[in-house]
Amino acid sequence: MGIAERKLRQKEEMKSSILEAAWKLVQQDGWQFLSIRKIADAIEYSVPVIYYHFENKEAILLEFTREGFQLLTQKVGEARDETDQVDQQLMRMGKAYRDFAFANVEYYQLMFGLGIPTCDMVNSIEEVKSFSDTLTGVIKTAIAQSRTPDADYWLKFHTYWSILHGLVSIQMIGGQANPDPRNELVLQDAITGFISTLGLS
Amino acid sequence: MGIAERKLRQKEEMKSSILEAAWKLVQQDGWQFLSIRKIADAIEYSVPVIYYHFENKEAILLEFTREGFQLLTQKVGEARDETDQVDQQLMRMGKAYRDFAFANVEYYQLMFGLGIPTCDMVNSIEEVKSFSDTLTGVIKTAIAQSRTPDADYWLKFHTYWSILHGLVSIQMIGGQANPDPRNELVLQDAITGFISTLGLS
DNA sequence: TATTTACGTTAACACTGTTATAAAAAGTAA
DNA sequence: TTACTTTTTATAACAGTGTTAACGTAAATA
Repeated sequence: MGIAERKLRQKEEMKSSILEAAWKLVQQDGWQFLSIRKIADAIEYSVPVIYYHFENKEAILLEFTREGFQLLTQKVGEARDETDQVDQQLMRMGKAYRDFAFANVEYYQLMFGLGIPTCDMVNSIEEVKSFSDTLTGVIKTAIAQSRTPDADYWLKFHTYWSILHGLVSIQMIGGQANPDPRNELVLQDAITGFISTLGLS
Repeated sequence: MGIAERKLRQKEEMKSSILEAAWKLVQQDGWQFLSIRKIADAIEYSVPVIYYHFENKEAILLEFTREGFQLLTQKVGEARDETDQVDQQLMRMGKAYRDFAFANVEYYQLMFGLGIPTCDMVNSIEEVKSFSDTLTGVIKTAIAQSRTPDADYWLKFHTYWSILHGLVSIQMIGGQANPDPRNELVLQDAITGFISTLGLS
């Protein structure tokens, strides 16, 4: 009874070919110009086939949001593992976050610009939770080593993430064409400030 | 020769009636559901009339972006004038920024979400420059009073704005329904960290 | 009064996401 | 192989979008 398996495999292939074509189009024209019809054209199938494999356009975007957070989590995790000093970890993770955003502008724009992650959405996407956990883990360690081990990790986590996202956002509207070299200092500056409020001894 | 003046006045009235209708629709349904046809319906004119007064939809959105930045600048300026202590100013301006964002979610979403202010756009919008100047003014004063009066004000300005925008953004995706009361602490925490890096004596 | 300019409308173009309907293909059972 | 059922695919449409060309009509000018 390998037929069912083959069918499942073919279905999976179709799904990923849709995503592949969509990704190509996004890289060419940006999210704003991605349409179901263009995807259908690219894979040389009719439009309803897309809807046979995905509930709607949002579901396709969600898939990329997942991918984005997965990649981001990976990059941040690698940065964390480069050192054992928790303050260094926070700095390197911040830089990894920024590097990810600018190396994958399309991903980042979708994850925070178009996807508009609502409250329940964030909680329901596994990959987002996984990312949160990665940051929170380091924050917790930092707080435990600090002079204020009773500090609220939720608060510090939100502060940290906010700073990173803010930096990326503001730098992105500054034009991705010629990024100001001082942006590196802005990042260091902001994270240094954050670390100082942690009271690491 | 009051005819030309009356015509200009009528043109201006039509323009503001378009904006008024658009704003009503946005408050009802959100930016995503604003359409030229709905505006035309609301003002009881045909569609091309909109295009007679505005180059395109983006021009209408730009008008609101301007309004938004104008209001934001005003609110932040008022907060600045509440105190003479520059560190207090930075804190109050930050809170005013946050308050503006949540009291005018539609504005803020347009200003940073949909409008997608590109580099040249930011530089060309007078209201944005005015806002930048307000923040930069306080930052410059703060630096002058600090132990490092040669610090780069551009850098500090960007850091400050990034922190504020990041806080607002991350808090907004957390759901505007029931804002976590700890968000107040997150804000204080982040700005405190920023102020500490300024080295105010 | 004739003519030009400004304003407004109708109707269309070229798109968009989405789906109802129907046909074809593939698998299952007799 | 034939009849039937399920899974895929396609055509064509619906309802909406931003935008504009073509064409009137009303107002101001000469």
